[in-house]
Amino acid sequence: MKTGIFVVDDHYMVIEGIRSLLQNEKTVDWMGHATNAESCLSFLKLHEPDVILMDVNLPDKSGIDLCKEVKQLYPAMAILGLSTFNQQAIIKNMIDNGALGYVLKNATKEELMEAINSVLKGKVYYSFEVLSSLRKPEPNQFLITRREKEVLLLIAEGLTNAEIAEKLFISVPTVNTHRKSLLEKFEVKNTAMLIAKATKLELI
Amino acid sequence: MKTGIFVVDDHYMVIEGIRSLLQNEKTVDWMGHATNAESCLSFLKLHEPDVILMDVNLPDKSGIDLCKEVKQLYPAMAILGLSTFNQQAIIKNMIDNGALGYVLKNATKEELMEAINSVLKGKVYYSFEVLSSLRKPEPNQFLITRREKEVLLLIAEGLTNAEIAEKLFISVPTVNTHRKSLLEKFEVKNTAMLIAKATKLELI
DNA sequence: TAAAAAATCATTAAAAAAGAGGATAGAAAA
DNA sequence: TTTTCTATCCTCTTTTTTAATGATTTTTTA
Repeated sequence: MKTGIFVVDDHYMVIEGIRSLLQNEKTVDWMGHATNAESCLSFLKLHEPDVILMDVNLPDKSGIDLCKEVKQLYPAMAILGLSTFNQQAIIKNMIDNGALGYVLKNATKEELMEAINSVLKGKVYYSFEVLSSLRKPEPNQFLITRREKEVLLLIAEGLTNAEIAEKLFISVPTVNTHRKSLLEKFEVKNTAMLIAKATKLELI
Repeated sequence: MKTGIFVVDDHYMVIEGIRSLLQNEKTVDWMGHATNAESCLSFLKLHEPDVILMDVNLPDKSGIDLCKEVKQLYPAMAILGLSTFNQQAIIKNMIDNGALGYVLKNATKEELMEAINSVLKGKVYYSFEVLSSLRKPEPNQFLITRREKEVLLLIAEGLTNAEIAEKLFISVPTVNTHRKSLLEKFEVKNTAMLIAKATKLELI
């Protein structure tokens, strides 16, 4: 039996690339593609692919949210995260939300097939590069707490400590404490560096 | 005569996608691809493609720098910028450095061929989406001066006004003035927002 | 359940940034 | 050539952030 593959990516060239890579694979049945989350969900109402290759960045919704939704509706479907970025935070998020694996867009045909076959068997798959970056000891920046992340986002939005305090119903000194631990964990010395680093790590 | 095409992109799936899109085009001769700036330059020592499709983000060097270098070495070569991002600043930068056009990675085969044929004739080509975003009135953020940009980068690196002043051989109040005009031009109210917005606009 | 981590609050003080105002000289553009 | 833009400098005030220390209460986790 052939494996039904469906691709969700907003870049036509990437879709075409995957299609081209897989077209001579006899075990693969190309079921189609979507360029956004909405049309992906519509497609799934009518068809049942075995594996979905899902970009992390979609125009209408983040791949992470879409992943969660699809998993809730169709728990049997295997989802492979797809991205240009090799970022621990995103990968973890994707896995936590039901993806069985993660492939980078510079993956070769062999890697891609290996990934598809792995997740079909219910096994987790990561690109080689992803694996090696996951093995690295986690930098502090990914250990920020939920509250710290909230504060971080509000700082990036330009709110002052007083405004953040009001918004989160906490006191200004508390906001300050979170702020300090953010600076520590990111190993930066001021807000400017904090935001620059956090943005680079796509936490914002 | 066929048009020699060469692609520089660090994502194998994109390369494969373009190859697949162009493989049935009789006027196109696929000359190969490179996944980084260095191997692109090596290739060009031995071959002479007519059109280079060049990703803006490369692992070893920015596409903008590579574009400049290639144009200096081989002025006759037509370069088409290639990117996922539709960002005025990048596009302008690419064009200023010798690219004849700019195509997004969600371009269709037709768009791609039109782009290739345009630049072959020496005409400038932009994706439809790029065009419409270029038509929008320029937000203030792209009107920042050279000095302001220097200051912006140093702020993002976490330097204080005093440190920036020392580095640029100017006084602290001057740094402050630049800082203030940055805040004004970006329409933000503090450093955090400034860095967040500037990073989003890929000015940093 | 005991230990660790997270979230909360407080005080005090120094450093830095932001805001308002004005001023000058040189370069570039209209 | 007049005007505009850029870069430079100034003062003064207020707001905000950063730093240093200490402490209490929930939550999580081993």
